[in-house]
Amino acid sequence: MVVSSPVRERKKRETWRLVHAAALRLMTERGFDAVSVDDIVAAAGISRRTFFNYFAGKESVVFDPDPDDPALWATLLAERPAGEPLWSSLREVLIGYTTAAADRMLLQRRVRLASPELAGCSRELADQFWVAVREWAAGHADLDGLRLDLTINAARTVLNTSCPHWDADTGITGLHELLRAGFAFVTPSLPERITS
Amino acid sequence: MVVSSPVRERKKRETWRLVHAAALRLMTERGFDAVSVDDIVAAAGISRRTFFNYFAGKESVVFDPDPDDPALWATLLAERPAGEPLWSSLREVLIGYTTAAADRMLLQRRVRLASPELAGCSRELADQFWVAVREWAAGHADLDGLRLDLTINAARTVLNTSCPHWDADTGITGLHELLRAGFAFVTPSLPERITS
DNA sequence: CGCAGTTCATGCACCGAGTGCAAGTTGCAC
DNA sequence: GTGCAACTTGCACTCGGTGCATGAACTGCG
Repeated sequence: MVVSSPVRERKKRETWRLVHAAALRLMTERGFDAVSVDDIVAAAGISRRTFFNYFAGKESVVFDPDPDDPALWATLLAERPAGEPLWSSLREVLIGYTTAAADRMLLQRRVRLASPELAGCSRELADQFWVAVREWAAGHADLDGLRLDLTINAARTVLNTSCPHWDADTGITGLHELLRAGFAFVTPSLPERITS
Repeated sequence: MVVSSPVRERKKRETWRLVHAAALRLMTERGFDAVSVDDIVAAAGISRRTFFNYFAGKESVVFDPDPDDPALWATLLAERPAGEPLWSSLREVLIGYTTAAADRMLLQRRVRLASPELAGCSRELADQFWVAVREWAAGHADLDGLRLDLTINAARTVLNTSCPHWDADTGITGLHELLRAGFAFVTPSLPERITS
């Protein structure tokens, strides 16, 4: 990862959060489809073209991770003790991440509630999170590709299934209970031990 | 379901298959993005507007089920013996469906191979298939909503994970082996018995 | 057959998402 | 300051998708 000068880096993150906040505020008010990219850039005070420098598309503004998140994932993954079963690692990392990102989880949930048209969109949390998880797991677990993907995608399914059942009034701990129940209900057989 | 006159019904299915075949042929040749809707309608000999009468969008032409499929699902689901565990029912229905739709499974696979841009698209088989499955399961299995969704989405994950690992040279039975292995590997605990 | 009602195909105008390009602006290093 | 690289912006353009109004084809019925 190339670190550009701190000033540029800081401004980029500021702009990212500015646009992100403006977009999600509008979307919670009117719903995803009723907010055009022009609305977002007008509210954020940037040009239309710049929006697409920051986000690959309108959906990305909802689902992309915060610029700081990758470092957070790395920390959470590195904290997992050696020998812990992969399934437990996935559960704990997921709980750790949703805890740290609780505010954004709630925000995303509000956007989804206001935007029934997003129902068909399977993306819940950042896809890039799962890419990072898969990379980590490939190096730490002793499974063939198919079983590795099955395990990770099963964890993904637990999260994606739990979210719509989550009553936001219960707070982030309410989601955690659903996740724990889900991880207990659907467990890949023979939870292998991680190697290193 | 309102049955319109048999002639109209027949022509609609003919047109559907005509457009579908033209679209998938072009997409296997050039890839999803490189085929525009105008290309498709030109190849199929219909108007642009008519295309959108048949398909909700360009993606739908790849992922929508054949007009005959819903009846097939209903048959497969009705054939499941009373008392069979839900997980087994899901496995067998999935194998039955992929058997009957083997040619389209292979075709879809070719389109995906030619279209890396479709990677992020989580849709594998028809979403509507899973809607039908969920409705059936809700009436036959004795599970709360969360566990029901977890079970069905786990089955969905097994399919969606198996497909990319599937070597088409092994034919549809190769996919079936992957599915059986996947269903065995990730099994929701306490496989409840279906009630009626 | 002829007639009315419905379904379907089509053309047209329009909106919004997303991209390529070229020019301008801003921060950075020396 | 000067030169370089990163970033922003405006513009023109392509393409996916929709609303609407019109016309053609099929339907059932007298």
